[in-house]
Amino acid sequence: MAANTRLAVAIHALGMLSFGERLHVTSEDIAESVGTNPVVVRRILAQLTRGGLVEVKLGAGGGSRLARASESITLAEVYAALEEGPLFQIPVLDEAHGCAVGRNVGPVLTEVLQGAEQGLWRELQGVTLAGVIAQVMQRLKADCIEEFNTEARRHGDTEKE
Amino acid sequence: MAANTRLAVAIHALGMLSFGERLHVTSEDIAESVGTNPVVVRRILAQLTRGGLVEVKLGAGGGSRLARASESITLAEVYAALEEGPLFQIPVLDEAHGCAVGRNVGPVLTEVLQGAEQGLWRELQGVTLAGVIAQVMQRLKADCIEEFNTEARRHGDTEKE
DNA sequence: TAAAGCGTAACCATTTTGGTTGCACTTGAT
DNA sequence: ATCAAGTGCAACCAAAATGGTTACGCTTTA
Repeated sequence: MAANTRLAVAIHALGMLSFGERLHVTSEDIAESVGTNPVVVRRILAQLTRGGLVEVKLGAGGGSRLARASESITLAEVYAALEEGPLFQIPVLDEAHGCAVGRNVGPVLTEVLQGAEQGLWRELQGVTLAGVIAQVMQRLKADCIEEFNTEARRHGDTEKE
Repeated sequence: MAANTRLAVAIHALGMLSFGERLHVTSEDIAESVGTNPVVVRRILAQLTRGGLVEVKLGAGGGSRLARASESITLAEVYAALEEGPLFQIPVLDEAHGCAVGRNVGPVLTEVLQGAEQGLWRELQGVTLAGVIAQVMQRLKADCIEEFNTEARRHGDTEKE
């Protein structure tokens, strides 16, 4: 399987930058929130910077912030900035395969697997960073309401007693 | 990122089984064609068997063959049989996150990343094993025509001389 | 009974992934 | 000017994943 947490970390980081609006968020803040090491965060942030999604300010009082509006950043761009290799690979066939059929399998397989990966890209392209944040906010609101309700219920109980 | 050749090997193997029609193809044959070790092939074939895509006959003269028509086998089923884990993971957050926002990021991220992976599944679902084979055949035919043409051209040249 | 197969466990080398330390460099504050 | 707070980057490490290989037991055919 392949389990890569880098995309999740990247989105989480960008989310924090978006929350921080125009502030400069440090890699240490992000690292703490995401539960990892500042260097790991900076490695990812460096790639996002190269990808034009993030601006970094050096020195004291420095940190990162979004280079563009969160509405204009799709997860596909985030994933692209990470420069992950192809999800699937075909085993390298040593020499000119003896079998005429075998010689044609490779190219077709490449095409098919790239097509599959394309489906993933399409999906990532349909989600913006702002969209992700909106989902988080919605959940947060739901949480608050739930908490409020249980609180209210408790009050009701005590009142009845 | 991760580069996994298992899906390609599986499809390649199934392709050979489909070509072999009702014959029993040995893991060694497949291994040779795909350029790997028989045990590697058998490991994958075992999973495909568990997934109901392949039937294996033990003993001398044994080997594998398709359990179902290649038209009814989608690449999604093949991929599912391989039981690969999730493509993306979110980093494990140690304890109940202090920040109320942070507590909601995890679930949303999971949802988003699963959605992305869903796009890949959708794509794999749209391709059947028979479809892959058809593509290989088409390429093969194109190859033959090309070869025929160069051959014909050479004849033409010699005739002109 | 022997040879041909598969299934599976065990081990190994290589690569990937993430964590960590260390250090140079930049920047703001005093 | 100096110091503290930052980033960038290289180097190294440990753990896990991946694929290759050997070995051995079991089944089946000849």
